[in-house]
Amino acid sequence: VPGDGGAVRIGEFARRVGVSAELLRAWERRYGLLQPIRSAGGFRLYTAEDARRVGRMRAALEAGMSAAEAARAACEPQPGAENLLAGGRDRMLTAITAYDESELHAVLDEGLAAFGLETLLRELLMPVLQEVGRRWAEGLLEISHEHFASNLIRGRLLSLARLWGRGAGPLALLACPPGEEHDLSLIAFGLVLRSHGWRILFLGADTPIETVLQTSRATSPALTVIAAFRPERLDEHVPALLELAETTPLALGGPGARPELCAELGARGLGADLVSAAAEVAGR
Amino acid sequence: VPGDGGAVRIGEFARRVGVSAELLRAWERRYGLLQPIRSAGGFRLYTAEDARRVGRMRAALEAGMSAAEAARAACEPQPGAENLLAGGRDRMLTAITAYDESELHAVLDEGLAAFGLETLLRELLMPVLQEVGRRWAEGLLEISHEHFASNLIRGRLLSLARLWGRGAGPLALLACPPGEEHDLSLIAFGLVLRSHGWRILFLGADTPIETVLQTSRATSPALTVIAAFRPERLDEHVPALLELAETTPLALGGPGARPELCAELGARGLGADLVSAAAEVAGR
Amino acid sequence: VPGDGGAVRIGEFARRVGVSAELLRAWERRYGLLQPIRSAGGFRLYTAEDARRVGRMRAALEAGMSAAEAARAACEPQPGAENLLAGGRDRMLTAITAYDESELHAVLDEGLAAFGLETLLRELLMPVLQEVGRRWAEGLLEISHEHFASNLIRGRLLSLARLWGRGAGPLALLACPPGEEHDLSLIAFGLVLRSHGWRILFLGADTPIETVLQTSRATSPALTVIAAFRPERLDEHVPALLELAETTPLALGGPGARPELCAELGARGLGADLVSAAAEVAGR
DNA sequence: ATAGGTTTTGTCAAGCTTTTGTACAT
DNA sequence: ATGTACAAAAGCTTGACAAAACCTAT
Repeated sequence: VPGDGGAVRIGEFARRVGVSAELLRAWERRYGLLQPIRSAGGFRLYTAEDARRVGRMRAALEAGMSAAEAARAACEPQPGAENLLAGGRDRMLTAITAYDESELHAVLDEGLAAFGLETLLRELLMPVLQEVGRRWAEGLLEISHEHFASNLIRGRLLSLARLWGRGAGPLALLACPPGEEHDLSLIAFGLVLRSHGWRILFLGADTPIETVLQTSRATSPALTVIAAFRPERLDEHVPALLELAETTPLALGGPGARPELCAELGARGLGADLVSAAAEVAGR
Repeated sequence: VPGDGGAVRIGEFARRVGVSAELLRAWERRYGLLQPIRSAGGFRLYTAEDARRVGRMRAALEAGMSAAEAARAACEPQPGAENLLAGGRDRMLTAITAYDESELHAVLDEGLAAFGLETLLRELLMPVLQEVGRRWAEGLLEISHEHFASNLIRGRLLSLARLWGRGAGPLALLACPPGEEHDLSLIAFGLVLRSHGWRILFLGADTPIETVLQTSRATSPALTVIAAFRPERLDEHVPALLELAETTPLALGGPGARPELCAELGARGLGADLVSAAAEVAGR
Repeated sequence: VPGDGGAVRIGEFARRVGVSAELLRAWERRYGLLQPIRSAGGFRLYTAEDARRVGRMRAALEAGMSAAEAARAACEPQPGAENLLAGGRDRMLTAITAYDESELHAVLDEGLAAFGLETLLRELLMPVLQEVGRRWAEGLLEISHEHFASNLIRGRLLSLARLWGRGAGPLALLACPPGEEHDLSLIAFGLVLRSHGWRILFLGADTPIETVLQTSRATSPALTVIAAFRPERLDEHVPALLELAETTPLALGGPGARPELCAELGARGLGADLVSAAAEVAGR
């Protein structure tokens, strides 16, 4: 259930945030942690922002602070003025864990404003997505968390990608091979390239190599990029990729792009960090 | 699929939506959830829209909200993307009048996501800034409102302008003449040009023509743009502008760029609407 | 979880630094190694800086020094990242000279991550801006360099200023007097105040005193700050400033705020270094 | 290091009120 | 259909309590 604007009473709220109603009332009385509005009859009504504050309180307690200090810290507007990037990563992970849409949007907004696109992608988004994957592998997060984060972030990135095919710069053709659904880092790659003035034609996830080949013939891109997380996704298609490499300047990226395969195809290897790779590609 | 325009009585309606007739009546009495029209004999007649509203009510209850809160949530108008632009302009003006930062940011965020940069600039931002100026001239707003709005919007636009000098596209050199402090539409011009792949070198408000000349000589831009609101700001500098026009392709824009002056200088006239002008410039 | 600004009690602190609570108390009593603030009830509250000091103490002990000597050594201010700062300043100046947007952003990004906002402002940004002004006065830089740097930095600072009017802290009203266009240090002042929980209403450059007066009456700020570089900008408006000083707690800052004028107006003098002044104002 | 007193904080209980689904009488 | 009643569930406030953590002084 996402954090919508609806207000809930203390019982449901306690269940959501995992803190007993009595303790919530005590924190309110003693430290003024929350100041929920009241119903006509006097019942407390809590919002999603209150839930975030309780989350910060619990994190501070976990970190060993006394309740009084934790409450003070949780009430401060920006806990991480010290280290914006690390703070942003923490906030994103917390928001993802809680399916907290508004908070996730807020972190992205602030990060974009404070650091700009490229740093946001490299230092915030990609590390967080990687960490989400890791935690899922360890059973600390559900796959639904990963889906929630992916979809929201994809929406944000795609809204930044609006009109990225426009203009007069060199053209890049981007695609993931069949079976590969992780297109976020490829979108990030495209955005960075775009910020250097390139035009982007994005075919997205799960694209047959044959399709890439045809599109490449039709548009003559300055670079065609295929990105995959798992090597098999590329290894399965060596013949088609060979043909592609003869048609267009080809680059392979993502963790699945083995250097040996790149050498065999005569393709450029972009490595796993596509954001940095994009800056490098554009720099030449 | 049933439930088109046909109206049904409470028994059938209760069965369809899965809520007892008594409870439906209680919700109507206590929270005004539904206002069914009555038959001649006084029977309640429910529509498909009523069924949807009950659905929202049940969903909100399921999400843990109290009945009162759930009813309020269910009655709220759905986010219909009707007159988003007109609504956005109104919201912005209201927010500016109230010095409401959050709301102003929210409108910009939503507008950017919904319409993209160019439409946002042309249809929302520039008209609103113009209207703010008009209301100030009529004494309906203080100059402090204009300052508040300008500073916030300048921050937003400049954050979008990050790294707009990067890449390999044609270079545009932008400046306002001495005494001219309104640089927002010039920033907007630069952003649109950038979205078409151009590189931007922005000198901003109150820049001596001599400085533009030197910078122009040093960087050889594909276009140099001088924007002013008042004709005097340009008319005062005809000799320097003539020299500039010999050095670089020159364009004059903003309400202060008289066609006669453009003709005299052999400069391109961009008109008052710099956002549209930018799209046109880039289109060639 | 990194050690953020939160304060912890002696038990948790002892566990973190690996020194028993009794020994910590003894070091405090005997050598004044730490001077933790106390809770209302008298409990010691330790910070991350205290932890670093204990670390130095242990290292000194390990190196064979006596406890008294080790404590003295641990209390001395350690040679910090002074070189990083100087290097950052050089990089910024070089980037400005070359109109190198990317590099300028990169320095700011790294500085923000490494030093936090306040140090970045005080030790990097303000000195660099001052140096740019100096070099321009000496003819070593064009005014276009100053415009380029100002616009880029203004964008960065305003993007950090997002939502600085929100919250529950005291309100500060900030403005530059008529004719004064240098608003960057005033923005910096606002950012530091904001990081201490204040709310900011920013009117910016070139604001009529009359406007400040009206806004001040409408919003009742806890402090109104007028900043100017040149004394004339303030001296011209003594009558209006006198009226303002009767309406609101007033402070004058920037190189143009002569102590005599502050005394005459009964206003607080903030000095030329507005970043330090903000920390001081917030400290009360 | 121990002893004896203090502060902090999570939890619980008693007595009363509000909310809300359902039932009943007209 | 309407209006009233009712009872279970959930909430509110005040107050108290005890374990854990902490303080000073010896």
